Amino acid sequence: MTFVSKQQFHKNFLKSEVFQFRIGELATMTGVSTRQLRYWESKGIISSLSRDGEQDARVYNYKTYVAVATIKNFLDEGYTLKAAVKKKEELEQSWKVLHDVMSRAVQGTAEIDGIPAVDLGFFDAEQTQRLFATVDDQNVVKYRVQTIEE
DNA sequence: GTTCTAACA
DNA sequence: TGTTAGTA
Repeated sequence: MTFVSKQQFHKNFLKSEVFQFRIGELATMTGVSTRQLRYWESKGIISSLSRDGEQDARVYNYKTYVAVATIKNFLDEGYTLKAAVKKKEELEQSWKVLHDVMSRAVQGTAEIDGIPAVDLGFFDAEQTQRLFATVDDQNVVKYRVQTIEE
């Protein structure tokens, strides 16, 4: 079995067929008509996976599904399409820091004294001290430092 | 049955 | 934007 990082695994999983939809499916899932989806694509608001021929059916990925669902929610709140798209972009921006830190800081999971923990990696320049986080039965986050011997 | 583009009683 | 036509 070849080694695949967790990050790569999740990337591959989201790219897999499990999370790919055709236009009819996406329309049912989001409540946005197929006509709208094609129109939005022509306007560059969303994108579908590359098609060999122009007559081939569109295929959408998970990211596009989230984008469509988000825009749809803002439309339902009364925003115009243009405003809804802007809202979606602002929302993405506000999540960016959280996404960046979580995806880069979390190294994986580990087990400390039999308790599941999140490995937050080294936090000193010498790379001798590693930080772990756990959640106790009171739902309180506990941190623990583990010194790594050379 | 689904999706494609193009067009509009 | 909805809907319909004629295809693939």
